[in-house]
Amino acid sequence: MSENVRVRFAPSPTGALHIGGVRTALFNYLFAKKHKGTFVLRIEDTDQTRYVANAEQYIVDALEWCNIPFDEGPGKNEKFGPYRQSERKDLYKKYADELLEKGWAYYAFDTSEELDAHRKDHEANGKTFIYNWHNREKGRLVNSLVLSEEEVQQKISAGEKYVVRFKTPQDEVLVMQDEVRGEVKVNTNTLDDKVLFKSDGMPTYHLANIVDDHLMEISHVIRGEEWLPSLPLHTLLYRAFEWESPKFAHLSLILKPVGKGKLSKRDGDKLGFPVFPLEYTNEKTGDVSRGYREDGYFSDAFINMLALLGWNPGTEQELFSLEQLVEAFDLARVSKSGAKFSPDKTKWFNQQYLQQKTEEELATLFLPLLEKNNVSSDRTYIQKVVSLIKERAVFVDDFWGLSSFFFENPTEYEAKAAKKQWKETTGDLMTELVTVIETIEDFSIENAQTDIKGWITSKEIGFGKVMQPLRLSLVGKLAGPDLFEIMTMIGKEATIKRIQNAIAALS
RNA sequence: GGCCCGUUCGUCUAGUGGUUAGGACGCAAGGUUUUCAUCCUUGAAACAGGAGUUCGAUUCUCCUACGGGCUACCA
Repeated sequence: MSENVRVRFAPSPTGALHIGGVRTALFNYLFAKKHKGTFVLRIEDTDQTRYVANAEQYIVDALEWCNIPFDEGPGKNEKFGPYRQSERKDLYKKYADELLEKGWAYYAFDTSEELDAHRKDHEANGKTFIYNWHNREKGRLVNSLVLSEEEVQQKISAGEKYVVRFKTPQDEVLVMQDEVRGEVKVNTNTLDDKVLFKSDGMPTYHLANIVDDHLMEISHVIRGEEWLPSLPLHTLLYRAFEWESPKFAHLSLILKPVGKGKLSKRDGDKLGFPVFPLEYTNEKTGDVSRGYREDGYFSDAFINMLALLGWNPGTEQELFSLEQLVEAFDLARVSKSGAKFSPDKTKWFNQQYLQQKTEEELATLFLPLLEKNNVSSDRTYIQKVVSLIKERAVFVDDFWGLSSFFFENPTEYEAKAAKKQWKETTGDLMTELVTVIETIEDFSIENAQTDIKGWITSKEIGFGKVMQPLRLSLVGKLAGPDLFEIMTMIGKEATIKRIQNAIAALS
């Protein structure tokens, strides 16, 4: 790419950013970095009625946590600022006027009620109401194409509400190029004359978007597929302004794992997995939605998973660092079809990332959990514990459940296992085992193994008869790492104590 | 309803006219671990349907079906 690559992520601050939005941001980020370009954040807050105050900060925080921060945006490197459309409000009127002057747009005075009536009317007759040349000059709509100039001026100066609509050309087949889909063709006769400028003095998405992308010198627009239907309008707007159009890439949607439709913000907690990167508190209702961060996912695992949803490198590699993703990313390998989201695969990625972390890192992450359980222990001990249990874990949050017996005596014994493994004779056997253990001077893995195994062999009983109840005594259930590791970790005293506890409780 | 986009194992996907249709998640079986998990091996599992083009279609074209998106003075 010889030109200067500038891409933007342009969310609307109406709430938390969900994973579909994060993926759009990610693909923009990867594309920008791949081409040594700039990743811009623009806040599209032209709809005052849907504005949510904490949303913008949430978006910034989410990108930060994902490690895909913007290069340019609100409060950062403001070369093309401001980056909030509400702060650019005065700008758009001028461009709407330009279109009006050139004859690419017109005033419309129809009220929402009148338009609804037209739509209903058409529907009743089995027709589709389109606000374009089919209807606009037939006298049933009130706009500057049918009204005289005096009438229009009169209405405006009388304070009558109006919008500015785009005047879609007639009888033309637009052939557009999409970077992931190839050619897209649309007949302009099927297009609505979209509102560009609202009666509240704000531009609509369509106008603001085109004006800002142009002014901010955006080279590639990478956005969700839900925008594909407005590509013709946007293409026409660039033509009307006589501006060079950026290249477009429309990303397929992320679908619900089960059932129908695209994943939406409301799905998350209902379906049992988060749809947001970070926990989010709804300002109005106070409802709290789960986040991947709070659920214990590593951000790099989360990003790795998202990158492979709708994109693939064409090789069999699945684990990518962010740098590797930047290196491998290519819009041409983005898939055209929608992808169902998979919570299972997300967990798998997290497990992979957890296994890759060092014991030092994991021990540090484990510390708060230990504190929560009122356990303090020395660092080397904790690291040793982590090394013994990490391969069983998917999340750091699993650690305590997998290792509590390294820090405190079991307080209960799993009933089913006890019933099966603790027979009538087990008590006596365990008592004898205690005496064996007591005689081991240097309580190392090797010595414990030699002595205990030797004793079992001499007794001519099955290993299971001893080892299973022993495990039950030390762990409280039939799970966990090698028993000799556990015994030497907790020490001779605790081992004996736990066996005696078990004898008292189970015999 | 109209317009647009899509359709390979249950899911994510590789595949660009000739392949035993490959990988991953998940699932199942076996092995390892005298436990559990990990790990290893193996297995089941897919080209939506129909026409055409072609010596030959998963791959190209058309139709149908299905899925998805949009259809607001929301983005």
